[in-house]
Amino acid sequence: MAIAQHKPALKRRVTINDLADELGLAKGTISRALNGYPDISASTRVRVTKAAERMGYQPLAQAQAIRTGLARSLGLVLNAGPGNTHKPFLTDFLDGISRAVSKENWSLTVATAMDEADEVATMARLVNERKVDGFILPRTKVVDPRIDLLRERHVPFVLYGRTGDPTDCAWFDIAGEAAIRDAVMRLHGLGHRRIGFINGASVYNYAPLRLQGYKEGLAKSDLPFDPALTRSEAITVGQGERKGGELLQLQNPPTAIVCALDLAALGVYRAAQMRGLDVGHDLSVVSYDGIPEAATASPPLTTFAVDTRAAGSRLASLLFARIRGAAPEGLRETVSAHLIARGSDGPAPTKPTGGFETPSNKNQPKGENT
Amino acid sequence: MAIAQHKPALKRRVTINDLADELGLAKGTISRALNGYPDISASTRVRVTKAAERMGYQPLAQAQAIRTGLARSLGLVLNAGPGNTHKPFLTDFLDGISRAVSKENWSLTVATAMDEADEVATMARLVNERKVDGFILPRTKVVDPRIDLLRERHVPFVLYGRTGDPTDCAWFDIAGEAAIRDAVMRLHGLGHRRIGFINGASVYNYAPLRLQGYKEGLAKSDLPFDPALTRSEAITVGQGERKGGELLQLQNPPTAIVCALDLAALGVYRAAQMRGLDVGHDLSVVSYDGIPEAATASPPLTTFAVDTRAAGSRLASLLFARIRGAAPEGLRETVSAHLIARGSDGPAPTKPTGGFETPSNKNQPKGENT
DNA sequence: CTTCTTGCCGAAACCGGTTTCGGAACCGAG
DNA sequence: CTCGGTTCCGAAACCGGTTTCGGCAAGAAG
Repeated sequence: MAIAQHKPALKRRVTINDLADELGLAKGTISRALNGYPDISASTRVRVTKAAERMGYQPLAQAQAIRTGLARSLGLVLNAGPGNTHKPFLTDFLDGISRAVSKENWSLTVATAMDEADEVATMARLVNERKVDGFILPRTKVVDPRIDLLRERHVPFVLYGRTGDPTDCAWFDIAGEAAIRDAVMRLHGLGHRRIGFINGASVYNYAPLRLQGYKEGLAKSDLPFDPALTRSEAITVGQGERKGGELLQLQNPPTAIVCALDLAALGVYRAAQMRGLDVGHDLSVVSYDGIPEAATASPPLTTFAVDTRAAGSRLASLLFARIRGAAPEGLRETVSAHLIARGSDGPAPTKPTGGFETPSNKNQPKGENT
Repeated sequence: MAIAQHKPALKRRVTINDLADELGLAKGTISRALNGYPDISASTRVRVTKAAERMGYQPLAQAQAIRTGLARSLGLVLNAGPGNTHKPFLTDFLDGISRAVSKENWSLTVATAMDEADEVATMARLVNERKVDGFILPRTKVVDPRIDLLRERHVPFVLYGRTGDPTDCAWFDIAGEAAIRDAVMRLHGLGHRRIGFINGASVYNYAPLRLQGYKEGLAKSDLPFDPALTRSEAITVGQGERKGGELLQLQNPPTAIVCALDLAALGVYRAAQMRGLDVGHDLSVVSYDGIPEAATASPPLTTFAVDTRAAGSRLASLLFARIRGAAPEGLRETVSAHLIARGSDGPAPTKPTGGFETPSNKNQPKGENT
């Protein structure tokens, strides 16, 4: 055995030229064979693909990019500004996207921005540098400058959430309005007649939708809509606590509160506890999101959960389709959240919520993890 | 005013050739002028840079990449497997990295993996495709196969955390061992004599370090090390609750518990509450991480907080240096966590923790947000 | 047996940069 | 004036692919 030549680990990539030499073909021929051009005979095509497989050839994305203009990368810019820090689903979301992206041998480029203007600027930079072929836009707003930018520049994108003006927009969204509607109807079924609603930030597109869902639920339950029972702009525990407190100290407080966000619901827990109310008994709470803390809260929170990982995957798939030229109108999906019934809601208390009432049956009529 | 020619938005990128035409120079000259080659006269250099500025020229990263081999992108692969889902700092971490990266006009490529083998495979794919010039490795383990891969392939990388074999490794880390040591000494100063320790997962490099810090704190306080007072593998609330419960039901239970992770500390809260113990009074808890939930727990958790955003930025900077050829030995930083004293620790109870004791002074001798 | 297609592939230009090489112009020294 | 040495830039090769163009050969049509 000869002494091994050193530098074995520094194996050069196998290029298209290596393939061409190996097979005695022109490199253009190799390229066309691999890319499915019709002017290549079937036999040559298999010969090339087999050799490519055998030699472990993988085209260099950036070499392709300079000619084709495709960077083979999806873009995601996150708002990391103050108040946007709590993103319990980010890992799942990234994982969902990443899986879909890896499957196509693309990659995911992420950047962060401090505010709306910064988001737009960052996205512009990414498209100028051709680092990215399209964007996934999380947390859509009713009017969203990001969308204007991409529309104007003709950059493919897909929304996570809907928006005010759907022109040219593809999206994936969860029907939060239906969930909120169902939450109201569920509470009505449990005997509640005064049902409050605490919404999230109204700039986001989901907020008006969920309010509408709330109204729809009331209507289907033959309950009147009382503006005094609604609040909004509660996206943190603290804000939920404040708004919840406001509702609870009404002269005729609600016996149940629907929250548009789990975090706000956790705040309502606090507001209730401070007033000596037993959540799930004196006050019912149904919420939306399915954050992990909801399961370990006491009582465990009944909530409509969202499969964020799946959302990420679908968004990536839709964006691929968009990049490959599909019309946005055909790329719009809305799925529903699924109820996880736990311990935070129960039959309406017999007396109007207040100090002392009979220790009624401590709620049990629920399924678990529906 | 003439009618505007249409297709104004589809402005072509300005390329190096445009610059060359504009200035009447060869494109090679432009390139060398912009890249600081010494064989370009000062006057020409400023002429070129000014024109580049004026015309908004930005070199196309992938065109450069194919010749230079640099993709101008940093890689980060996240473990999204089961049990790794709770990453409260991910946004901050990404933001820290992203800022440093944007500043250099690079980008950040992130991918996810399901387990250790998948991580390595994903990283291998990213370097094969030359999508990435180096990696940031979060959550280092004592023996870490990711490091072996990158070492062997001579791919630059930097660790977030230290590791067993430091050969060729650059890193940024928080001195968790010092924090745990200080926690023990702080508790000793408050009069505690039996101080337990609940560690995290021992595969990670931080675990043995923090255990060592615990021992060091005991030694400096002239307290004996009692293995019966230590537990490990507690990285969730549930696990913290279990391990905490074990410690609390010892015949001679600790009056204070130091946790290597805030999540575990929150579990200890539960274990204590189930036994009717008042955290911060009957039982002191000091922890490490600084997760947001720690601030809103009751009592608010005294913990050593980590600036994850800054960590991300430093990691990126170190990686840049590494990619540009700096030796790894010079790229090793360790900073300390900072104490946020809150309400979960206080003077040792006068009687051995148990049922009824005097309602001693409800702790107040702490600073806030040190 | 020509001529016209058609199928299939080679050659070369191209994408937007970087890097090597060589030579023109200018310099001071002899 | 000649010569060797710098300074500075143009020309061209190169990186690893894609895409256009044109031509050869085989088969079909006349």
